[in-house]
Amino acid sequence: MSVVAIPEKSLQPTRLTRARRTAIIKALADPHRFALLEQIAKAGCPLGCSQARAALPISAATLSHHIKELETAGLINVRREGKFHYLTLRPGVLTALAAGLTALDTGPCAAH
Amino acid sequence: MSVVAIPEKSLQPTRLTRARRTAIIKALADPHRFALLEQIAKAGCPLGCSQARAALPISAATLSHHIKELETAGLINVRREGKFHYLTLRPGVLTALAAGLTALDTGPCAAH
DNA sequence: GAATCAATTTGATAGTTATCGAAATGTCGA
DNA sequence: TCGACATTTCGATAACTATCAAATTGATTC
Repeated sequence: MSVVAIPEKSLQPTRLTRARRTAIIKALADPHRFALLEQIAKAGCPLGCSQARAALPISAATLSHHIKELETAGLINVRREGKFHYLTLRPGVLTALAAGLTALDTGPCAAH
Repeated sequence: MSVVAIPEKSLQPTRLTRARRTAIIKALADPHRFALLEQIAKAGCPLGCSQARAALPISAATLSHHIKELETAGLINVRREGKFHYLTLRPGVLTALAAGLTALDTGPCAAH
């Protein structure tokens, strides 16, 4: 991918920069990655990698890759606890994105 | 790309299928495509291709490609009027997607 | 320390796609 | 009909990325 780092920042759903928004949408654009995100969300929360592994039809290497993508995009946090890693959603990110999308969709456009 | 057709359907923000959601997110994931969508939204509405052309640093061929992607994903309508084509947002689509994203982000997850 | 298990990194590969120039199609006015 | 203009299609190319097997790193237990 690319992207420098995750601005480990304030939790208020502020505004997303263009670059960050693009990174997030790209991260969401892969079906396996989206499914993983759904699993994390559904899990109450901290989801172990092994559980993630069981939920997706991909190899450990590929899962690791996707986790990194989601983390880099700032969509999840990864708590590394010894041998195990736990995944959680970063709250507010999806909501911020959603707000931006909805804003585009509000306007006096009579389709067609 | 892929995708069969645009279910020219009811305008209520119903539910998106997985496949459709993926198609939409993929369409949004390209910066030029997103910028085009923003232009359309900002334009009051029907945006001529030439205006789009002027707003983006890409060739006509590439613009045509992106328009088709957005249309195939069901994000825009294209009204073809003789020599000119006019682009409008399909209302409700972005909102439906946003609703799905927000739903993921609501839950008892104390990040970290 | 050795064995074991979890996760990551390292190649390598196959599939996808954004991009353009050039050619084609389609529309309109002279 | 011809030329000018808008848009699309074609063909080719470069960049990106999802994927895996194999090797590696790191932590835990014996």
